[in-house]
This record gives sequence, structure tokens and C-alpha cells, in this order.
Amino acid sequence: MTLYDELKARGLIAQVTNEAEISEMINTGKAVFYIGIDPTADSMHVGHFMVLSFMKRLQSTGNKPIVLFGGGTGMIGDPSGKSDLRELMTVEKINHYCDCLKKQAEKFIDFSDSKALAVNNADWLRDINYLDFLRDYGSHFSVNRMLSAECYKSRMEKGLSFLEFNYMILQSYDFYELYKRYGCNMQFGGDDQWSNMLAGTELIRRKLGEDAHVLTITLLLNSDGEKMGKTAKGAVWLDPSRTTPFEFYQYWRNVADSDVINCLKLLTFLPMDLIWEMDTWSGDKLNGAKETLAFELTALIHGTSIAEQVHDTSKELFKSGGAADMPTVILEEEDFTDGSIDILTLLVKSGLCPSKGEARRNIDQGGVEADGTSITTISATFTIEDCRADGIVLRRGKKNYRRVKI
RNA sequence: GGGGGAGUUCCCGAGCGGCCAAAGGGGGCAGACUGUAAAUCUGUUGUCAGUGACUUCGAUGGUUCAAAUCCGUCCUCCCCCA
Repeated sequence: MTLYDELKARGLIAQVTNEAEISEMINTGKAVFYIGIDPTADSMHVGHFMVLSFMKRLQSTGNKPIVLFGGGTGMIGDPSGKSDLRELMTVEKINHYCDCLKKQAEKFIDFSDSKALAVNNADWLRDINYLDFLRDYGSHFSVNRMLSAECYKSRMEKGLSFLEFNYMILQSYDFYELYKRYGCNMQFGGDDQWSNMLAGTELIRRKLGEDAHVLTITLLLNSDGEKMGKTAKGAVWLDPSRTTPFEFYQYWRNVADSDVINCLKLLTFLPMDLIWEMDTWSGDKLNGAKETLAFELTALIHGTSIAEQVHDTSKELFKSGGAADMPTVILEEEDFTDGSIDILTLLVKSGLCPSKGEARRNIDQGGVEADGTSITTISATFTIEDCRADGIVLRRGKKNYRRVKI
């Protein structure tokens, strides 16, 4: 199976401008391609991971990736998929984010011996002269065309500022610039970037009369068509200080039956044969596929040893209700009054409940356990002695554990 | 610049000067059922305290015994006209 066929089989490819040429280039390792990442936070999330592993797949057969950090475009903000104007960030913040993202990218992509390139569009965008730019590039963009683009449509009702409207132009200019500088003739990105990316090929054609290509990567959606990689609390981050490896593992361990195979295809590097095999599984067996998914992804991002660790922890926790290694909170003597602490305070201190009211509710509803026994009254208390040694294993609901000790 | 409309608790969205901590939906959380899945059903969903207190309805200042609801100013957004 050629690389392109595999990418296709995995369902990674959403749209392409010219399949024949693109597959030829990719398969022979001749592609010089770029992917843009805008600095919107100090860590990447799952969407970025897909894009990065896509690069990795291509790099492994000799294609040359360019990672473009949006130090310039970050000043504007991409309106695609956003319902509201994003808050403008300071330059310091943008620069800082770029640095953080770059560090993360280096974990996945091999930048040694210029096998890959990292660039920042701040280098050419921030010093643009407005008038010159308008004359040289603005003339190539049709407002009518732009307005019909999918990424602006949704904003036509909510309102779109001129600032954001320019995003597409700058992204196009990036492509053009990279084409000239590095012979970069392909751009990859999330499928929501299709129109932005396409505009770039158009610009290159108009300015240089040459063809450049675009390929979009399937967005990771669940069977209901919602974006995956998000929790109630926010995104699933790659940075362990934002989303702990345990939480990360659990997120994937808990995906719906209908999404496992898709996730395995899109996110892991497991051979397709194995995934086809898993596709025939059902019931409890399919449940096992989720373990594989969670383990594989955690290993890719946090390393094998950490993946094994959280894998074991999860198993112990859910089988026997206890584990040596689980989120632990250390209490201070001051947390106790007269040598004891009540369950409500304890739940809040442990971080299991955000407020005492919430803690009270969880207890009332029979959702709290301490060391395996369910707590039935909110007046339950624990002594300092209880918290010594291994401490107390608190559990809220089915999946939230915390060990508290002094 | 002129005219009109809107800003409500996580989100959407109702809200008569007192009966509003604020309808309804979504989401979240907990319980039952299960496979750490989905679907379904039940409960719950501002904070603190055992029925009461406290802080919320863009910001700020008023009117009133009493304001999310009335008035002034400001900020933000949307629509129409230019």
C-alpha cells in the first residue's frame, strides 16, 4: 500500500486539489509541504496532534515538512469556526505561545539535518507596508469571492470585522512566501481551512503562474458530528500540566463505541490490518479497543513508560477501586480542626468537588465513597489518624478518585 | 453621522417593581441500568449555613420601603439609512 493509499484508507484525507499530482509527490517523497499553527494557547490540542502526526507520516517517507508558526497571523485571529471575535492578544503573549508550541512540535517532528523546517510568519508579515501590500496583493482578491467562502458565511450573521476578514489574505500570502522561499508547493491543514488554503493556491497562480496544491485533513468528529477532543472543562491538551496523562488516557478510554475505530484510524499509527480486525469486534471486546486507543495515544504524546503507568493505574482503579498511583492531595495540619475534618471540607480540599454545596449534593445522591464505603451523611468526619500512612481514597461518582493524606 | 434593537446565571433563552436565585431547553453532575460505551429513566445544577443568610441579571450613579424589571451616563454588539 502506498503512503497516499494508507492515508486515504485511514480516512485522513478530506479534500484535495489534485489527487494525481499530490499522491505522486507524496509517494515519491518529493513534497515540500507546510502546515500552519496559530498561537492561540501555550499548548497544542488534539487537532494539532492530528496535523503533526500527518506530517510525521509524510516525513517518514522523505517528504519535507515546514511548520509555520503564526506569529503574524496570530495578531489577526482566524475567524473560521469562531462565532465571536477573538480577543486580541499582546505581542508578548503571541511570541510566548509560539515558543511553547515550537517546543511541543519538536517532540513529534524531527528537525535535525534540516529534515524539517520551523518558520514564523511574523518574520515577513509584521513589517508589511500597508499601501504596498494592498497594491501588490489586495488587487488579486475578490471580496465577492471571499464572502462566499464557507469560513466567512457563518460570520455574516454574527458580524465580521475587517481585521478578521483579512486573515485569508495573510494566510494566502504565507503560502506564496513559502513557495518562493522554500519551493513549498503544498499546504496541509484542517478541513475547516479549505477555503483559506485554496486562496493561497490562487494567489500563487496569479502572481507566479504556477500550481500549488492543497490537501485538508479530516476533522476529528464523533458520530454525532461534534468536534472531539473537548471536555466540559475545555480542550484536551497535549501539555501534561494542562491535561494530566491520566485525564488524557481516560478521555480516550471513554470514547463512544461508535467512535473508537475512527479514532484508531485517524490518530494512531497502528497498522490498518489490525484496525480492520478491531472493526469486527463488538460488545465487551470492542471495549478493549478503547484501552488500546487510550494507551497508544498516551504513549505517543507522553511516552511509553508514562502510558504504561496510567494504564495500570486505570485498571487497578476500576477493577479493585484502589491504586498505588492516583491523584493525591496532601493535607496540612491546619486543615483539621480539633484533629478532624468533615467530609464536605475534605471533598472540596481534595479538589473532587468545586464547592461544599456540590459536595453536599453528591453525598445526598449517594455518589461519594471513602475507602470503598459509601458516605451516607454529610456530617461524616475523619481524623488526622485516618489520613496518615496511605491516607483515604475518596471517590466521587464512578470515575473520580483522589487520595488524601497528610 | 442619523434611526432602531440588544446585553440575564456554563450556553441558548423567558422574565409583570415585590410571589425572582430568576421559566424552559441544552450542557454538566449524581443515581438506576451497563462494558470506565451509547440509549433510557430519576434526581440535581449561585455561595455559605439543616428550612435562613449572602452575592448575582453589561458598567456605573439615581428614583423607590422594595429594582433583572423605572430614570441618567458609559461600554459592547446587532440591524436599517448614509
